[in-house]
Amino acid sequence: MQFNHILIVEDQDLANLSLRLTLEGLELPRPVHIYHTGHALSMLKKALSENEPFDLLVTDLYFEEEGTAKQLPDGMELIRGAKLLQPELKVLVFSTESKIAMIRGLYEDLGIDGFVRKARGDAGELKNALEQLSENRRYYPRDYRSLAAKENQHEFTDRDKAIVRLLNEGFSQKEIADWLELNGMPPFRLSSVEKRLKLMREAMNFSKNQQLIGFCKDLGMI
Amino acid sequence: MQFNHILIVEDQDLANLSLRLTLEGLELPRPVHIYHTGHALSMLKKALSENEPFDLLVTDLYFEEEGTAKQLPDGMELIRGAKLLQPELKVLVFSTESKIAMIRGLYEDLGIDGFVRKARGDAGELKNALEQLSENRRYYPRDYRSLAAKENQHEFTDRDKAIVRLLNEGFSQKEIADWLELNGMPPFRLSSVEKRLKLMREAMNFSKNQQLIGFCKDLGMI
DNA sequence: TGACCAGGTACGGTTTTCCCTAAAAACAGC
DNA sequence: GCTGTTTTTAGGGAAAACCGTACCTGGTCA
Repeated sequence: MQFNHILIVEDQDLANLSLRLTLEGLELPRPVHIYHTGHALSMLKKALSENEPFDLLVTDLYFEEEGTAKQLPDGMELIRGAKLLQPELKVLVFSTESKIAMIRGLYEDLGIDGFVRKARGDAGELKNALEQLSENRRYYPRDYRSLAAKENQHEFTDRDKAIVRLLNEGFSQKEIADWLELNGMPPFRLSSVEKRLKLMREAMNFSKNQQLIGFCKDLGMI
Repeated sequence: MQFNHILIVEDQDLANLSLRLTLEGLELPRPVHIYHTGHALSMLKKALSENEPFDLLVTDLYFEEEGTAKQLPDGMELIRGAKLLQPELKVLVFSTESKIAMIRGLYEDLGIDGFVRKARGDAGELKNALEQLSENRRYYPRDYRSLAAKENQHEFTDRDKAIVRLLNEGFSQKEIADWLELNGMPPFRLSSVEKRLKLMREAMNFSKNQQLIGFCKDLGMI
């Protein structure tokens, strides 16, 4: 494996420890290791400017805040920033996230290179993932393909998600129509909102909008 | 600390490794360690019959299945069984679960003695928890009290949960009323269902039933 | 140019939900 | 038993959601 400069961003002490041990077991160089996303970006920047860029970023998605005050960027913001700064940087996400919509978003929107779920057999998966990545291939979790296909009955647009989100926030369909108009997301007549909801329900074999809300929540779409 | 016989049930390789290291650091005896819930109960039983009962059970809540076939009991079933078998056994849950309703259920319904969330600072929390438990006290996560209080605006009865669940499954309020009658959960007239939903909405400051669904989903209540 | 199609809209009728009031039933205390 | 309170039920009117149809628009393609 050809990783020379590895950055790990992870705040779970225990996960951390074992992550390091696993890398050691693979005879990879000792990674740089930080506990929250606060300085991760500046670290990447510094390494880049010193001509010793990182070539692998391993990060979690969610971080607890230290106190209550400062709001640290979460893993997704970090990834977005990192890929912007250094597009060729390999990014491996190591997280408990299991919502398919969310994981798919990581690959498609953020361009991550691998995802390993903290779960049974994660040590082995981690090893596989690192091998794939070092050969410039993406690594997908074992069951990703089948699950992603199953979910894919209806392709939710941003507008769809907005509608479901607003519905979940308690707005009436009329109000949602007004909101869509205000935010320039045509079409925005009540009848269109009705029609779209009907379409979504039918695609999912639901009879009630409530089911849509539950479904999207489960998927992590809203 | 007075733990002599510790059983760890955890299938995440990495979490596992570090869990063991932490216990070692506390100079606790080497724990017995298994990767899924399958034989955990029989193990407890055997130890009991041999007059060397376990005095601490550390377990996760969710386990991935090995293949696709066999359905292993999850952490909650294990705990239920363990407490039934050996009521004085201390049970510490070590999981990423963050849904308040769920955690509260663990304490109140299953009678667990401690809960440590896999998150920032978990190593320290684990240590604290073990100290508390060894002094026969329960250990609650840092933010449990405040969160539990906040959630507690409305006490959801089983009937409430059933109503919300059925609503989420796409039944009309009329059908829910019929279902309640069928399942002997009075009152079960439509008007009662309406009234109850109204009460729940008002308690939560919601205007639409959809919001209730989202809320209960987030809490892990349904 | 004209036929055609797709997507958005308007609108009317039906169903479901929402909300309020009042009657009936269940329950507690005496 | 009686009385007062609470809970459940019944019903009706208003609002919202649901559903089908028909119309209008803009674009495509022959």
